[in-house]
Amino acid sequence: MTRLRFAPSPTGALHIGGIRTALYNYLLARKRGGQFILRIEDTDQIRFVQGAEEYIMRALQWLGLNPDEGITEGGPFAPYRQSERTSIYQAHARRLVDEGKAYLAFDTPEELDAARQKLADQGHATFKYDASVRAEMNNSVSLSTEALQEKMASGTPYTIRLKVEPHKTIHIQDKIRGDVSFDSTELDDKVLLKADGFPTYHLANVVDDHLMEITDVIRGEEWLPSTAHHVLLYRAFGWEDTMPTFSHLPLILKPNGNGKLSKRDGQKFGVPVFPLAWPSDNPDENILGFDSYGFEPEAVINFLAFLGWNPGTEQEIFSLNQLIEAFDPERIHKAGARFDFEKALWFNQQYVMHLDFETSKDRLRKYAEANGINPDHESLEAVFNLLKPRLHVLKDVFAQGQYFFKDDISYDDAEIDKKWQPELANALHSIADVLQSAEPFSAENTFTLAKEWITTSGIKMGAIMPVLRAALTGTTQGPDVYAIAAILGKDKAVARLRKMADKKK
RNA sequence: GGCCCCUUCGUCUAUCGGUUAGGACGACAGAUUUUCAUUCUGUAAAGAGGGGUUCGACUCCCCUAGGGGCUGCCA
Repeated sequence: MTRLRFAPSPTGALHIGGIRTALYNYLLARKRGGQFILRIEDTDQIRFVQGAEEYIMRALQWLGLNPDEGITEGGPFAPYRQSERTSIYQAHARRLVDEGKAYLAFDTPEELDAARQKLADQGHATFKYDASVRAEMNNSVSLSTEALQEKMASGTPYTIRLKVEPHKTIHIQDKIRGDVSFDSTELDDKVLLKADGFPTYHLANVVDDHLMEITDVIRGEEWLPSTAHHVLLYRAFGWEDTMPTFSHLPLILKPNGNGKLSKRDGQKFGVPVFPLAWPSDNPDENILGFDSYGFEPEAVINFLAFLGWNPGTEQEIFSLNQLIEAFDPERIHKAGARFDFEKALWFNQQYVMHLDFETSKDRLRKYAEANGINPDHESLEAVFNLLKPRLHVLKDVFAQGQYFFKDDISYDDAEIDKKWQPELANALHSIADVLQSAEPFSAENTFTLAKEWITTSGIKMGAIMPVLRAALTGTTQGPDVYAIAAILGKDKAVARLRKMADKKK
């Protein structure tokens, strides 16, 4: 049975790097008919952010990546929130201490900082708490039995550190990168249990993956270096035979390719990096999401799936179900992929083109209201259908088509004046007269009548058409003039033609 | 600094020793559209550098360079 987990830390909004990790876990779980588990790794009391947990769940739901087990779904391995499992980690850490595989360390954060600072000042390599300094530090290995008992009796806070044996080569069989090896001499004695009784990532992660019977770990490349420690932990616990497989995903890079994408990059580059908005009164912390930009969740999924993976065919548009079908973890790329917003827009456009009015109606009404437009306007559907092929994101309908909904349209006079010629004023009135008699007032009908008049008048199409459009919309570009006229209706269309004629005369 | 990972068009990528190195985004040009967008057609655009291995390397190995990650009682 395949069991995969997505294990985010609730330290804020989750950006698309995390979402892609969730997606790949989800895809593999579904592909193999296994379970997809959401585990909340809230072991850092200081960085915990109120609402982050809820945000993560809403984001996954918006994207359709619904977990089989998790803090709201429950499941056979509950609880799924690590802060509710501290006694489990403490017992496991204790066990390692009893077996001599870990030890108590009394060094204070200040002392460790001082040690690090000292070496840094000397320009030496960074301080590493390992076998070479273990005996000089303040821990249960170096202390005499009496001193140790005294510390314990006085309740001196301590951490529990993994005792890493030097001069061993640790091999990791990464599914994406193949054999990766580390020399344990390079590894430090990682803190397993913090002084506040909470576990570090390393302990909690290994214990939970084992207890929750996780079969495959798919996570970001930033975890590759510490995987050696994780392997050591599996060994220390005697769990090596059921250790999960590891796949370390390439990172998603900033739009300029300069380092891994981070939360601040949304503001920095003016692109969304979060799935959902996370509003804040503080403008610096007000987070926009792909949802605020008007993206379709399916498009976000499709786009993210292709950042680091591809099916090997030339098909690029995939529904979530098609992705499950096509997904092959063997085809995950090794190198980091730059976040390209242009391509994200293109993916979204592909989805917008196939949207239909009925299923988009609620969102359309919401966007209309946001633009000060009556959500019950009779032309909503006609405008939607007319403008659909010209949109990158659905919400642009109203920015592009505001002239359908507002009577006092704004005129782009700079552009219009380039096209204007005085004799066109009379022409506009004449065309208005002609259209006045169009029955029905359809795009076909108005086209035929207007064209007939224009041809006989001798005015060049190229001269009159831009002005016609400008009269109706205030701009010199947009969809077919007669289609616009039909949606506006006879009264408005004719009135706008006359208004332009008088305005420019 | 140390350790680890990575390196094909500007970007995302295909290629799993023998290809005119393919596709997509973007760019540019043309067709359609009286405009813009859509759609269609086309053009430019790549194997970081140097050594090997091999009859033959983008593909395998080594070195160099460049990029990235980690180096916390963060995850």
